[in-house]
Amino acid sequence: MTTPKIQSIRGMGDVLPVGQKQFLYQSGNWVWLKRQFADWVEAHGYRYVETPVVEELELFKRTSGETSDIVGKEMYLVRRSSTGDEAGDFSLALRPEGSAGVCRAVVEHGLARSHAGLKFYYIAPMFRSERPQRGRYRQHTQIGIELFKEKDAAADVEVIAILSGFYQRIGLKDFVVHVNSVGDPECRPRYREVLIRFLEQFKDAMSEDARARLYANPMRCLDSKDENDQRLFADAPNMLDHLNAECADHFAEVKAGLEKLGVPFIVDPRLVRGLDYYTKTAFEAKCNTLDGAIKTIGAGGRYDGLVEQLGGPATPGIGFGSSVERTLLALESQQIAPPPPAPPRVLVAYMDAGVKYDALKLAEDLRARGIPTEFLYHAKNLGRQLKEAGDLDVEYVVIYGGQEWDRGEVMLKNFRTREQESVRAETAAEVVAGRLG
RNA sequence: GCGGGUGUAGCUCACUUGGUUAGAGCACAGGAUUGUGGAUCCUGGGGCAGCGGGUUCAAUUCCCGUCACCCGCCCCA
Repeated sequence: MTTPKIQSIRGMGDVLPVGQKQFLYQSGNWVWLKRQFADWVEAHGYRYVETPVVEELELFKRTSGETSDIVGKEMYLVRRSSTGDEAGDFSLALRPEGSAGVCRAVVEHGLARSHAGLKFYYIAPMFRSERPQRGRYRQHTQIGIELFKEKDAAADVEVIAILSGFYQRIGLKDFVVHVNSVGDPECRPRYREVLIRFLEQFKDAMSEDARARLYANPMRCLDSKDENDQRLFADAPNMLDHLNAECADHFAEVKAGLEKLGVPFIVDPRLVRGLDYYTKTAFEAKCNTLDGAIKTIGAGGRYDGLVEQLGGPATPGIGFGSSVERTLLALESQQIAPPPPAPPRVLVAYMDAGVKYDALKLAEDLRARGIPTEFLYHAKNLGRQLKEAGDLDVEYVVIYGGQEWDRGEVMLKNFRTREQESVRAETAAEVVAGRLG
């Protein structure tokens, strides 16, 4: 009789404090990165949101666009069933990205009408059913922000500055934000027609992939990886040359603002996002110490029509999502290691089981004072505990038991200098706290 | 979703041209050690050789399938 082992699902890994060789899966790195992000965006007035992992499939169809690859072939479908059996159709999905759910919540709770200055951030898992690879996982975690009810270009500038500033703050170098404007519902369709007319002349010469996108999503033809396509499309018309006055002004202000703030960016007229909902500003942060497609560690843009598309009032919005995994890979590629968690500074030891709980009580007292303290649950002898103290590299060991305990005292041992002193048991916590400063 | 590579103990790796009971180092646990240090020595737990099938007297070894991971493509964060 053997019990079959159950493995984690393909493309979904465990993040653990021990036992993971890869930097990417070491939980200390995750805790640090998430805290850095939360601190950073909270300083900008963003507040934490949490929306469900599962949503109506229709939500993502409506927001990402039926023609997008996300909806077309990467959606993680979930069977609709209240009983857990196989009843129900696949009309639910695990969220592939963060914006749709937040927008849904904004509409559902009427937030766009009732509140000003809607600034949200999330740290949440996203799902796409793609073949896993380095930097591409079926479950990946995104840190992201969403800002609503603000159409001023200063919002675009600040959002991009937040993304760029975050990477800077965690020590990342050699990254740059690619910025583009993808127009609005007024000028983009006009550009689309111009572009299709241009592309049609190469209809027979272009790659099969490009041909398939020609009418469905012609802008995606321009970022074809095919060399021949790149040659053919070299003189393709740019969106930037076809922006209407409003979009052009907006983009000009965004660029000027980014320059003023010293955000490293380059204008990339070929930048096209995989999601259909973006308007005006679109951007991607790329790290040059990563390879190929996973260079993009964070991306976002403006989505002024999204809330309305979900049945809410016309509400401008802008945001970004950044991959925790790719950001960690980027840090690793630059040999940047987050600071380790605070190590224990004190070990409370005991010489016999009779004083074990007196020792544990002191340990708790020290911890309550903010001093990281270790305690061994089943130590048999003092030598073993001191060995452990050495392994942990603590600064002090407090020893319970023996003659000192009989006098109502405990031994306080400076583990660095090996000096020992006996102190009244009831003052031990205070004395240790004083010694540690 | 397509193509390629790799799977032996928790980790790093051996051996076996197909042949006794698959080994070592590290790690882990116990002891030497009932009041004082990172050492040393001893002992121990651990493996259906990823999983399933085939060929064979005999498979961890050869073949097929499958699963997982890694790499490339598509695409994305």
